[in-house]
Amino acid sequence: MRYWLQVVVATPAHSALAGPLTYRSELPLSPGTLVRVPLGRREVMGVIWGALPGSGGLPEETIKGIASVLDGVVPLSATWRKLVAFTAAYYQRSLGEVALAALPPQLRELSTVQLARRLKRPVPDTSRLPGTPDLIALSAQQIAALAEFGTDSRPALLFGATGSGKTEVYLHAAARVLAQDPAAQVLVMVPEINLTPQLQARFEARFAHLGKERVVPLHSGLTPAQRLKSWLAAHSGQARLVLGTRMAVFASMPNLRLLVVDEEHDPSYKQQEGARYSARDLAVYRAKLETDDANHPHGPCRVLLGSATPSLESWQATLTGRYQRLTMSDRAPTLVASRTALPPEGAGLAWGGPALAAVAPTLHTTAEGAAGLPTVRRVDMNHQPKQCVIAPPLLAAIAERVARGEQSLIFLNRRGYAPVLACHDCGWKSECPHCSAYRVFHKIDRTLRCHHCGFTERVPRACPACGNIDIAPVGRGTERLEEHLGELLTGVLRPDGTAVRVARIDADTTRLKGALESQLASVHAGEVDVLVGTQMIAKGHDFRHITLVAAINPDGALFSSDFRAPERLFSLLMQAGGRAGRDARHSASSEMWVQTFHPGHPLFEALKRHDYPGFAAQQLTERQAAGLSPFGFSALLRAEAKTQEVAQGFLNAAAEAAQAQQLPGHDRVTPYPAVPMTIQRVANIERSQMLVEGPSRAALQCFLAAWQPLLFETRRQAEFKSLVRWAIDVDPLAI
DNA sequence: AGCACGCCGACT
DNA sequence: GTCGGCGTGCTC
Repeated sequence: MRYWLQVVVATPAHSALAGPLTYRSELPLSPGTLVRVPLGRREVMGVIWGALPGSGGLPEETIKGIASVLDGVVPLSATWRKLVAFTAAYYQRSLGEVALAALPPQLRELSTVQLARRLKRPVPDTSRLPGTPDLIALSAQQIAALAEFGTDSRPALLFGATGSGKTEVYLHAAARVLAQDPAAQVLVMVPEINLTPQLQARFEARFAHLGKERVVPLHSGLTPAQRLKSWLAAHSGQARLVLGTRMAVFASMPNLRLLVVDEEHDPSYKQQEGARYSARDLAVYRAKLETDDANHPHGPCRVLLGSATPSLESWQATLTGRYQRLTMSDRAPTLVASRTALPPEGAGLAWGGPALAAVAPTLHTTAEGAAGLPTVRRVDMNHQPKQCVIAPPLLAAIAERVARGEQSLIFLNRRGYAPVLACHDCGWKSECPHCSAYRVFHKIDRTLRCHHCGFTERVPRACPACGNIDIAPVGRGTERLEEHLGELLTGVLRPDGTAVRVARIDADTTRLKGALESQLASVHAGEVDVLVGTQMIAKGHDFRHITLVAAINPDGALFSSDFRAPERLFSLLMQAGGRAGRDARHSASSEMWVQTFHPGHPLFEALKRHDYPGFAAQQLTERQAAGLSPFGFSALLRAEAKTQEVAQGFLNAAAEAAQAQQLPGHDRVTPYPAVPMTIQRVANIERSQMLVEGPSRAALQCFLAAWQPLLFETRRQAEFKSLVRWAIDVDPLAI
């Protein structure tokens, strides 16, 4: 018997092979089956998508047969396929590209024999063991949030202040789901890889009674073998909990009942290459799919988003009632045991260890003042000495902390020594020859480095343009700030009489593997008094002895052309402030300092009150007036070419073609003229973009879907031969 | 995207 | 004389 099967393979959307390809088979394979098929001169992995009654119009003899079937791996579910199909359609990519990228790469390379061997390894079934009783004392707000969550079926947004104990709510929500159904699975996502180990330790400890094999990590930092192992565990249902980054939203989980998206506002959830999906948005969609498919006898699949500063999209959804809102405004009881049981202050190094397992059931709680949030102090830079980097009152406050043996955290979102090197004589500046950006001066190795293309050169002795020796750094980066602070604090002594220690953490100091962990450990160990860094230290790290956090120069985001800049700044400052005063002993005296030329700006007013709702209301008003997200919908069409003319010409030609052909939705969707991107040239490639706005997702989707074939067509025109590439970014984060 | 085929410069 | 540059073209 002959069967004609549609197989999805990893072909990009161009190349006229965007859809499934037809193959012949002797067996009627069901959709979702993983197969290997010949494609050109190679053999690739594919996923059966459906069956055809005939050869689909192609001459039968040109159709090749399926090479092999990866039996042993049960077919991917209809829900998984729907999620992939939706993603491909919504983000304007090919089915195959999304489907194959969602599978572990190892799966492609593994032979059937190897695969069979992997699958044979049994996992002891401990799922029926009695669960450990919950001995964790919850705050009243945590109890209330969990109770409310249990009574609803909408997507939920847990709006919880820093330190209010959101993770504990996730743990309990997961425990409830897992206890209700012995097959149920839970997916928990975090924004960054380096946050998964500590979360994994906590979940493994709490769910130790399920067996260690049942909590698995899934992110790109795993080795290919580990990733395959985790994926198979999730796919087979053996893993009850999957903890991962954005890619985990595509994990095959046959009994998925709860999705948790921690720090849901975090930009890391948006994939920035290939299919530019939002894992947070897909999580919400996936929960709906899983629920609708109703294969679960035990009710719907829920999604729980959590943040102290939610994305305005999610916040607005709670205002309209589309999402349920759960609020926790107070700092929760401190889990004393979980902290004291960690190896001495070395939390950064202890991740993944079983240390927590032993103590988890015996946690005690202690009261911490509800007024645990730091006092916000705004420094009006208009009334400070000219050119000063650290205002005198801030410097005094830092010195005071050093003398008291407390730590300070200083933020500056600019790494390197100085953002520009300039000649005072002829006006030469350290431009990158390959990009439209300045190369940053790094004093440590005396180099000029382009942060966009990586081009690096030794700092010239004299001005390359006029030969003058008088070339000097302009502006300040973390490296210079570290140096500057060291000078300013000379003579300031710690309580034990030793000299102050200033350290820095940024992408430059943490380039080597394990460097971040060891540097964090030295901060935890109290070896540092003043820590200078970029926003990378604001995320997730629990610095207990820090009582002062300062943002040196946050004004840039206030008047940025990027409409999401204020949202990001507010979130960063709230998160940074949350680093301060986590220790009960210090919370009363902890402070968040903001140096600004606009102390009366509503953003800082709201920050001072720790008033996210107020900030959000003001931002939403502005966005509504401007028709921006979440009130309007947008996509960016980007093009790259050797010349700006070609890049822009392509975009404008495609827009004109859309207008000329009266594409569906063209009357409601507005393409704006193509403009150069903010960094116009990177590595000698000119970049341009076109904003496309629509009043609804549906209108925009309908237009983009119809536009795609036109874009391929435009691309084929001779005048755009030199176009390097183009891509669509739906729901872009930055415009 | 891969991986071919295909036509022009500096090397064992 | 070959090795190899990346320009065009095809893959059920």
